[in-house]
Amino acid sequence: MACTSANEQLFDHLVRCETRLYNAVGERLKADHGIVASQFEFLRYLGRHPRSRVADIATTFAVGIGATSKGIDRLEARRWVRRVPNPEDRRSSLIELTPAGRDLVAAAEQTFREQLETLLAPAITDDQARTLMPVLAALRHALEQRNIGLPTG
Amino acid sequence: MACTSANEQLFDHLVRCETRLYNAVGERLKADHGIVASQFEFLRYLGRHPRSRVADIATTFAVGIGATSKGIDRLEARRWVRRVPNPEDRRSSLIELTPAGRDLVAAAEQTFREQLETLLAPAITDDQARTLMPVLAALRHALEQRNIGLPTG
DNA sequence: CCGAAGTGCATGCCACGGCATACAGTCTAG
DNA sequence: CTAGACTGTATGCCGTGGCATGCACTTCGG
Repeated sequence: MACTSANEQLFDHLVRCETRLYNAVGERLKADHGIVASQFEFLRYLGRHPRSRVADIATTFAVGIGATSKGIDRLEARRWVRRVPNPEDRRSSLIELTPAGRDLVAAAEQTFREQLETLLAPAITDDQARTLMPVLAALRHALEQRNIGLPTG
Repeated sequence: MACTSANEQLFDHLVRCETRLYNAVGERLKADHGIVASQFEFLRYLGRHPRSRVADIATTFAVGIGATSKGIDRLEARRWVRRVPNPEDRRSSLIELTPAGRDLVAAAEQTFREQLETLLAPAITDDQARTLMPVLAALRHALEQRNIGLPTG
């Protein structure tokens, strides 16, 4: 009974790797740009998916709608994003980066890439990375397909 | 510049997989046992590493000391763990499961295994899992070795 | 058209983690 | 032995996310 199944080991490794990487990236982003990791992810997403709705962001990152709405509030307060009315559905807004937001994302993405390189290069070989990629992509796809792990709100 | 490097993709996949799995596992643990995922992780760790100190738990899970101390407070309030004086260093305590805690862990681990199986079986083949394991283990080891991603407090 | 059901989002309350600080206990130089 | 540095933990304040709720708008059945 004290044995640890393959699934459990997989889960543990996955969670520990993610936690430390996410912490380390966030630490750097906060130091260099004054944003936390989740804000960076929102901004980066908006750079790549202009005119998104709150719900789109929420499902992408598997966080609740409320939390996402408040996250956007904070970015809006800092003038990095703007809510514009959605002509196709007046219940929602479309979120877009401001010019200042665009500048920030560009700079932060640079920092992000450097930090990732610093973190991963000594920790994992290119071969290992190539091995990892398709499996994680498939896992991610399967989880998203089945709507697994989406918070309520 | 809009290109996404291999490192970035890896990071994204890793973070999304972890978030959704962790959410889904936590959801189930909360529903069946009234504990959140982080509490489960603490309890399970204590089952496997009796007489641990707060700092041991903190570094294992890459959370701050303060947060860990408060997490143990909550478990202690529910009578699942106990702080016993550390004879070798009176600044710290050793944390151990109570009998009730032991029972809870056993039941929760059962739920955890079932849920993991439910989540992973349709999402990833055994071959893929076998591929993933050593790479994630190596990555985790490298990150821990270099003390990456440990919060301040 | 109209009302009821459904959908998208904002907001309030609470739990939890980060960080700074405080303090007790330990270690080290002399 | 002892002063000062150090270490391990607890605690307070704050930011952030979850969940429940409320409201505006949309859609659907008639």
